[in-house]
Amino acid sequence: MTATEQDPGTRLPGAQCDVCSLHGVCLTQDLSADALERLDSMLDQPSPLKRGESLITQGNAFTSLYLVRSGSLKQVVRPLGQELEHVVGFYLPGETVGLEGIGESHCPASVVAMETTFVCELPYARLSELYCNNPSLSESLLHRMSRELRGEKRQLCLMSGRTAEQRLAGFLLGLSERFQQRGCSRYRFRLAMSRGDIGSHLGLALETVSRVLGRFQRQGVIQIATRELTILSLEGLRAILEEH
Amino acid sequence: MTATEQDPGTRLPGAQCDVCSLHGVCLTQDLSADALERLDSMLDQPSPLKRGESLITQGNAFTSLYLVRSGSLKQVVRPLGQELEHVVGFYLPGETVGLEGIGESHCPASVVAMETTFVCELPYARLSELYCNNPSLSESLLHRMSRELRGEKRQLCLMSGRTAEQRLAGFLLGLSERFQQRGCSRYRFRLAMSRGDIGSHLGLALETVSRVLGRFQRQGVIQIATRELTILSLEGLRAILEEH
DNA sequence: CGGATTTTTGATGATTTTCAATATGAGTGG
DNA sequence: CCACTCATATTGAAAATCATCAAAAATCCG
Repeated sequence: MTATEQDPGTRLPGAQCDVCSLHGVCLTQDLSADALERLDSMLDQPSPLKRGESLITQGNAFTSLYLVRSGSLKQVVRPLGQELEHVVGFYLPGETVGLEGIGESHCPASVVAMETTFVCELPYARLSELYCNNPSLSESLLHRMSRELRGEKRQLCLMSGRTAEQRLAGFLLGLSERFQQRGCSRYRFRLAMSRGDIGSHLGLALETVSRVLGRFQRQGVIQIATRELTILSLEGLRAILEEH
Repeated sequence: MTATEQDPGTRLPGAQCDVCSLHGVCLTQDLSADALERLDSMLDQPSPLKRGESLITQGNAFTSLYLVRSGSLKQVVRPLGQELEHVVGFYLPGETVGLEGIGESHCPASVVAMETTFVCELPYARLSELYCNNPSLSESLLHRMSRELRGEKRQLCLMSGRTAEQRLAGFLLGLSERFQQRGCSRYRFRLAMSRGDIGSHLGLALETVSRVLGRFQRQGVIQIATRELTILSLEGLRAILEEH
């Protein structure tokens, strides 16, 4: 069903989670039938974002969580009194966007589409009414947040005391795993983010990212044509990650 | 060995949150009177941890959250197939320990006391029963996790594309703010963590930490005698953080 | 097809790590 | 309470990784 982008009024009644292919990896995955039905009915489906458009803008009022349907986004923070932006995370289909705004009046980070992206919108006010009666929903949310927390700790490890090669290897392995969980190939996928985005995320200069990817290719562990990546040796990447 | 198993006999009936000086910064802060009473009654008070003892051991079963009463702890991750440990966080009184284990069977990280430390133990099984009837409790938990998430993103920014001086400045400013929130001086406090811990947390060699702290002292923004820190110029630290 | 963005590649330099030695501090037992 | 020992912290010199600057090549998009 192609939503008419000019007309935000035409939206389906709910998101029809039960027939959504992402149901198994989405926030909705472990909900009771009752909770799922209620959650579904409160999901909005805004028109798709184009590359570069913001889903969330840092400093704006926090109102909603978002579930990624297709496409991908990056989360970006501009620290106080700083010119430069830092990429602090990427979101793939099935992932929950906006958790770091819960309990805050304003969004602490921006979230920007890296390609054409569809999301479901989940107004937080409705949600918090709902989980009064649905412990399974608040548990699901807690689990999501806990998982994101683990992801951040993992990222911190990756950036602490590791070489550029180890960081890139860890990054690619992480992406590979996430794609696999979503039913995509873990060996072959498109990087929606630029070298600059990757560098910012890993604490490296974009030139370093480019050079290390080139080195990986020459070593035969990956093949990469601009943003089309093929992992030739998962083991090779793991070895690099665990080097020394 | 976990001190929580040592002396289960001597425990008060509940933690008496209502008279606890940390009530205003603890998980308990925004609970309804009813929820607070119930939560209080399910808190255990294990015997204190001595410096170096583990509250949580990576890989062990996840069973409880902990609320820090006094002292401080560090969270440590040993990535798969790696010798080296990474410090991914520090916990001060009033903070909630163990959130990243929610929804997991095993703890993804260890948490170790950096000095003599008292905690309240909150068995997660009891907790999850409770928040079926107490939405205010699940909201409090969500807010805590969201806050920790924001802290991690902040940490990622600090480690991405910043000099050693900026990282240290940001680290000290963050600590200062947290001490102030706990009613301590924001200008004068004791660093419970070693130079090595700080370095691991910031992605720096311990020698670099030592050198930069020395530089800060010579510049007159701090005064530091081993672990006794005095911030002479908050503005100076902020200027360093935002440099360039 | 053409302009703009992104990526690659090279040369240089600076920050930070590493190695090593010393100094200081904390904890322990006599 | 002091001496002793282990852990932690400081400081120096050398090496290495990575950032920066600069320019060319490739890719994307309308």
